[in-house]
Amino acid sequence: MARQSLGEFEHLIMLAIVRVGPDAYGVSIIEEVEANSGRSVSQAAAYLTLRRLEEKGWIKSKLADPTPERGGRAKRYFGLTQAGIKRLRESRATLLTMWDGIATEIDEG
Amino acid sequence: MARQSLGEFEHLIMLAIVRVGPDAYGVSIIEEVEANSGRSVSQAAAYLTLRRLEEKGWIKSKLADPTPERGGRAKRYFGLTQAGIKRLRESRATLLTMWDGIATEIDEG
DNA sequence: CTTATTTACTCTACTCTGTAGAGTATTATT
DNA sequence: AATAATACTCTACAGAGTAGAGTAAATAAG
Repeated sequence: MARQSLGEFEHLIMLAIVRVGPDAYGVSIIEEVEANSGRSVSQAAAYLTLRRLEEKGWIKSKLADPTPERGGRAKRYFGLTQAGIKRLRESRATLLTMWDGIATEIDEG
Repeated sequence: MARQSLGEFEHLIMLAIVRVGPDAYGVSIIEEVEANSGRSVSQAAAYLTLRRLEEKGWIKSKLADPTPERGGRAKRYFGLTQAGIKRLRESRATLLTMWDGIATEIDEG
């Protein structure tokens, strides 16, 4: 592809990582997206998207140590890369520009 | 799919239709997206996306009469449906919610 | 009128993104 | 040893993004 696209779901996943902060791992990211978008998110969709975003170089991850709780498996923590932040900023800027001046039209249906 | 996704490009195309208004047809829509996003848009991508959006019921179209100019073929004019406006509003609301509070973080990279 | 030019749109083909169902791995508890 | 809880993976397929090349229909030029 000439220019890699940032899908709506990928966008939400990336924003969730920023919002959750240092504790951003699979489950907490899913919960953040669900809480803010009102949609349900399957684990498969989330983890696959996380892997793809990492392959594109927009996020990075690190496997941590297990935690001492029942089922406390090792978690993989995620964070944005500089390239990811740049891409997110671009996408946001374009949408804000396009929305500008027509918000009323859209909001009033 | 449980819930149809609205891709980034689809989103831009729909917004361009609103922005251009009554004269929204293939070429003017492409120009509007290019002018506001800074990216180039191929005709194939635009027309295929327009067709897909219409199949999903988010936009509607009408073939008009030819205009009296060289190459003035009949144009197909596009407009949003109520469902399209609703979907656009939802997507915008979710993104604004997610961006809320982290705009600074994103903007400062 | 036949060819060229312009504008608008379509076909085909392929990669990337979105999604879920089911399964695996690793940890603590009973 | 069996059970339960948490975190993550595999497989498969439909939907979205993209471009190269082609078609269609209009006016203009010769």
